[in-house]
Amino acid sequence: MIKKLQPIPRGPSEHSVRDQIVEAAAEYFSRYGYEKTTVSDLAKEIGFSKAYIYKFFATKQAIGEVICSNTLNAILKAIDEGMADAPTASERFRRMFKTAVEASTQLFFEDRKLYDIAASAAGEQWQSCIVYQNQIKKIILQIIRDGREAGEFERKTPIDETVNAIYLVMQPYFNPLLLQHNLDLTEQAPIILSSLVLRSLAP
Amino acid sequence: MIKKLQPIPRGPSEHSVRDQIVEAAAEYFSRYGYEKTTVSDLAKEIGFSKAYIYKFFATKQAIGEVICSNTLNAILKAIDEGMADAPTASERFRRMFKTAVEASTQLFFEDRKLYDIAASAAGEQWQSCIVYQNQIKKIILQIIRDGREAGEFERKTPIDETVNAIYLVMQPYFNPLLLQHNLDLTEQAPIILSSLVLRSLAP
DNA sequence: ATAGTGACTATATTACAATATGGTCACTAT
DNA sequence: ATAGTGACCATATTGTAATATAGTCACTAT
Repeated sequence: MIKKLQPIPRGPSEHSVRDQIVEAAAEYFSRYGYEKTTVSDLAKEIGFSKAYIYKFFATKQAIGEVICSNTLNAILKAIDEGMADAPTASERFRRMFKTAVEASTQLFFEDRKLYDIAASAAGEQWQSCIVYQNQIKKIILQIIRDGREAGEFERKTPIDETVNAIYLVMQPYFNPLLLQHNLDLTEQAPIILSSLVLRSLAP
Repeated sequence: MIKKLQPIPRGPSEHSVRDQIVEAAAEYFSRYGYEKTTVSDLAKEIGFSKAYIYKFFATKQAIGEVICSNTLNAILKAIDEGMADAPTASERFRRMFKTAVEASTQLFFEDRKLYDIAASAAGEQWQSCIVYQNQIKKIILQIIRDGREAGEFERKTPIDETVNAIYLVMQPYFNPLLLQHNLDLTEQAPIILSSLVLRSLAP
């Protein structure tokens, strides 16, 4: 069954030229930004014509998606590592929130160009962002489940509602589009919001 | 543009010409938007020269502040009325959140031009927005106090932290700058977030 | 002193032509 | 069939000259 929402990938997904394009894009997007990089720039960099690039990617955005996806995956990895050895579900939640915000903020300050891609990706609802969002929700769900099983968290509220509500609370701090407006809060907010969320989860 | 933290009001605060300016601004800003309205337009409307307007307002933004302030006060009034006859603190909180979001969303859809002023005001931290923010916090504080006194809410958490955390949870839905990105959530979010907040307040 | 303004400046905005860019396609070479 | 491209088009972006605007000030009239 073909899902219409997901754009049909163009060209072979395993191909050295495809990799070269992605590699060049990673460098150019990070150095000059997504908007300022032209498809011709990438073509020149890898020594092929612009038309050939379109044998592998249907649009420039599709190239951006790959870069964005890689960037967001790096954040997810940081989150996973940040939670790794937390003793309780509560502590895992605190660390998850803290690390997520830290990783996003760091991206903002240290690789601003890539951050901007993520921001426009979020604004235009790119596939890569939807995937990221679902991954975050999955992490929240797992923490809640663990906490409920361990008797740390209440079990009355429907678990989907809990997950969605917590996601909404966190969103302003790792949705790149919203984070911009909350940079002055990235220290305090995750702490006091984690506490609020954990109070709401108390049995 | 230079922005003084507390701008010194210019000219007499009670003056028929001042009122005329505000009246004209309310009409023009609402009809054509803040940016598209020129100070000369307002001058022509009230039949005086542009220079005379600057006897009453130091900058165009100062005129915008008054309009913005009136708009936000109307929202505050709607919130107050929405909460009026709620039987419990919990219910007051739910209604407060719901009404705040409804009033803001309505402004967005029905008086888009004024909404845009509020949005840029929020982005540039105009005085009128800081006042609004403090009023909201005051309302939250009062609800928490009432709820604690009535035994509805827990009393351990420092009340300032509680207020700040709840404010942060609500912010994305009535800060005009953030609301734009959350318009698809204005139905669901206040409900499930109210529930989360109330769970966090449980004794 | 009070009410009010024309004329001015420095900056912001617009209008629009020139250029650049995303994307396509028929085509060649192997 | 596979690998690759030059030439092309419609739209987006940019450079820039002309215009408009926010804000000031010395001034007049009362």
